Amino acid sequence: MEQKQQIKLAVDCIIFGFNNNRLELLLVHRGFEPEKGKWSLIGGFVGNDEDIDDAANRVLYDLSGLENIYMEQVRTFGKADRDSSGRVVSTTYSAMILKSEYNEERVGKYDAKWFPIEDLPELIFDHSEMVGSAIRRLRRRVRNFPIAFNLLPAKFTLPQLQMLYEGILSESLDKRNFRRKVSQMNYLVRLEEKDMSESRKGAYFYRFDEELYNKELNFNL
Amino acid sequence: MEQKQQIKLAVDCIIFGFNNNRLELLLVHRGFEPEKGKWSLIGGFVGNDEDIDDAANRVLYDLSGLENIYMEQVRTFGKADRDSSGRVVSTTYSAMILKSEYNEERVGKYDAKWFPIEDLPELIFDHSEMVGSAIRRLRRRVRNFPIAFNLLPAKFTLPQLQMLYEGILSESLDKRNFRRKVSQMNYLVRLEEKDMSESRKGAYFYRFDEELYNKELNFNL
DNA sequence: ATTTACAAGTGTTTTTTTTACACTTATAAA
DNA sequence: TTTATAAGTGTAAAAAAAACACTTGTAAAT
Repeated sequence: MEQKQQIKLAVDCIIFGFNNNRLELLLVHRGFEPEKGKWSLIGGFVGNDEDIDDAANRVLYDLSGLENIYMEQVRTFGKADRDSSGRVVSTTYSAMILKSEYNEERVGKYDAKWFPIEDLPELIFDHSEMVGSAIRRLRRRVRNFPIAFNLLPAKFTLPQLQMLYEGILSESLDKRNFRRKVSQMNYLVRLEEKDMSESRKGAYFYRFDEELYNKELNFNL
Repeated sequence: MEQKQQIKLAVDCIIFGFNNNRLELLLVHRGFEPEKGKWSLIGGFVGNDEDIDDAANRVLYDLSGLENIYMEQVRTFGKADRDSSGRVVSTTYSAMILKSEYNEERVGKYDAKWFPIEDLPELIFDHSEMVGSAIRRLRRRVRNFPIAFNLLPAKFTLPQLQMLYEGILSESLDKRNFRRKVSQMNYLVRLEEKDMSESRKGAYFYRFDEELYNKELNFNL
């Protein structure tokens, strides 16, 4: 009756970037059967003596070269028939990265490509579902935790920040209400310098001060 | 280099009940080594052709006799050394049940016992951490989804409901504010009948109308 | 030098939501 | 008839969210 358990455990990474005012996802081209030619999340198997969190980071590095990325677990997908190549249960992790630090040339080496989330190619297995749950989680969390700053350079402007939020939430926000809330966050520090590239007037740069944030631990946008 | 993956996959069930105005947890006595004699969550291994959701339900049935319980995945614990008996990754599920439908005699058969969450015995492995994350999730969700009704009989009074919320959230709520919110929920239907067991005046019974709720899908307490 | 074009920046009012707070009522038991 | 007690009820103040339009600073064009 009892037979040895034969289930493989994998991780899949859902990597968000931001570009052209749109939320994007990093996918890799699948070069082997089954589902060869389709696109997939960055995934791989967990090592025998490897924490699953570590596995997610290693797999991400192996397939994309990305290192030291803070990822959070999203959820675990465990339908018996979810992977047509055999029994695989997969735990998903997600992260937000600055796309400009992971540019075209580096992506090229790895058969990876960015896609706007509104315009994803066909994904293997249940990866679309994984993406869906990660996006829902992101939208829930982005209003209450200062996680979106990972998608921006260290210095950013308020118009940039607002467009980022509008892109993530997929809704438009009132500029004055948005800026009022920002101005209540003391850990969003205005710099003297202005970004003159987007307008004649120029927009002040801001930075997110993590230390100051850690004293308040209070975020709401 | 590459060796065959040898990771076992398990599920652990975090079963909440409510009693004496306190949130309780159903635990089982561990009768085998390692950690024999301690208490643990209701857990077991996933079958080779079994969805992990189904595994959670089967394991719950096997160890407690509880059937047809709606459970939701919480998160997956995958530290390499979390289980001293070998490499086991475990996905947790949680449910809320009506304790009176799972009473002392039935519990007895299964070496299971209820414990108030404020007063848990020592748990094996990382089960305390699992419980912690399930409680945090419960407290987050209970204000926005009508899940607490699973802990009450079909007919319940508003004083009962309020005490339930106070127990779950571990804070006291203003009676009038609480009742105002309830009265805005058309799917909480007042019955003619009163519960005379707790007071001279008696408290009206209410019921949660799921069909009506599904038309609004809007909950806030 | 002046004008022009345009994104950046700025406050107030209204509405909604949340919080705080104390007395009356219905009934069983004495 | 009285008493004891939990159930039930409304209003005002404070805080948060939403709606809404004009001024400003600068580079480029004239």
